[in-house]
Amino acid sequence: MPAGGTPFISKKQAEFARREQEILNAALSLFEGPHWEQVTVEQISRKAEIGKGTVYKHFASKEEIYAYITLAFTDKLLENFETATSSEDVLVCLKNIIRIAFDMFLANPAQARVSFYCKREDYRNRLPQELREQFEKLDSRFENFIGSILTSGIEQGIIPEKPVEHLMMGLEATFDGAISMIWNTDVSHQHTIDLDTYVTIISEYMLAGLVGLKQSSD
Amino acid sequence: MPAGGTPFISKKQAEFARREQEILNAALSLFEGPHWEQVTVEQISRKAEIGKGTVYKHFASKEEIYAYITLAFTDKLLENFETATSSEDVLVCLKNIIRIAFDMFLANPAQARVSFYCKREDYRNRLPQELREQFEKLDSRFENFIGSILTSGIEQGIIPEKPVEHLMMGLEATFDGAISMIWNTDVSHQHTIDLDTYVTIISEYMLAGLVGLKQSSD
DNA sequence: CTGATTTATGACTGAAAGTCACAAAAATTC
DNA sequence: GAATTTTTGTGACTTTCAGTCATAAATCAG
Repeated sequence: MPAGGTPFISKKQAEFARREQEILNAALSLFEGPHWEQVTVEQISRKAEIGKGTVYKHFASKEEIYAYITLAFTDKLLENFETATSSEDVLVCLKNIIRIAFDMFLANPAQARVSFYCKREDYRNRLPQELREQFEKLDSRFENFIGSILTSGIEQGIIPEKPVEHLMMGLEATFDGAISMIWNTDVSHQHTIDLDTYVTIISEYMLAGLVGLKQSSD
Repeated sequence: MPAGGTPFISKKQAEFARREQEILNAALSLFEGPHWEQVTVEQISRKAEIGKGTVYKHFASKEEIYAYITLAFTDKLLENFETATSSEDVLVCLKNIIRIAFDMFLANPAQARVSFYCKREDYRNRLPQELREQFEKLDSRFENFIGSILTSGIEQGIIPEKPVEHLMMGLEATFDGAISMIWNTDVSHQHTIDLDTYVTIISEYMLAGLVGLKQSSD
């Protein structure tokens, strides 16, 4: 019965929650490296200065650790997106959003890599239902957000009148593909251009593909 | 000393080569399933009706099996591409190529999935040098092929005058992203459209992005 | 047919995910 | 504040799987 100055969360519970965050931070710091999938739970536990078994008191599996990292990262991403819709111009808005997305993915490679891993269907099927639902909720938040921008672009006659889901697919595919390419092949080495140029090119390409689609071709 | 009717390859060597193909076929048939990364070397050996150790007489590691599957598949893909360049119209050519690529990736999910896995830089670094070089050779064959089509498109004034590498990046990114999306989320379930429609949309988007790029924006 | 060489094999090793019986600490009761 | 119950922490243990290797089986040479 919490009363007076006592908070609803006991000291112990707070401690427990803090440790959870410590595990996630330890994991993230290890995932920075190039072979993040090789990182073991034991390494994470050592980094967090706890026993391996304790990790499993917080997360039912290694993959749940991935899930929590991804959920937090995607949430932050969406938050940042919402600050980018100040402009009236739909294309400027989209350009800003694309920029923010690339910036966040490149500035937080560990989170971003894990987030990518968490897109895979087989991964999601392995997850307990509750987490799967959280992913679905976040996905639809994302779709609604981009969808509303595209819709207003169509209303303003800037974007061809196609189903927003279709428009969104192209954007998402190009973005995901570009990010994969950045990670899989060291862009600057493979293509002899720097990352910033690459991002600009892809961003232009994404918008060109969107705007340039013919008004219902057949 | 091979002489008379005796071929250079002895019966034994032929047998050995045949078995190699059997291993690859066994692996591929197991990779058809949804959890292809979970397939074990022992399962492959059982499917090929040989001992596990024998697999390692042919391939130094499980990842080398992936490599040989990918090299064969990519080679066939390029071969098919070359049949699609009959048309004079560059955009028709590209449309055909995109179609072929999607068709082959969707008709051969096992090969395609493995090929995707083999794009990852960390994977390639683990490979012995000889195989890595084979991958690089195939990559540049691919780039040259698409590059030459884009170049003639620029000459014909159909495609904006940008470095072909830049143009190629957008195409590749969108294609890879689309394929990933098809695998990661069951497209027909997620987006309530069928695969064929999806492929058409993405194909249109790819070409629109290519053609629609402004002539050096800044 | 005998001995040499090549090829095939599955028991073994090592590494890592996940479990669990028990230890340590904290909370509760008297 | 001692005794008891509950919660939390732990590393030794189990399982699974990639990769190794000593040995068996097959093939070949003379």
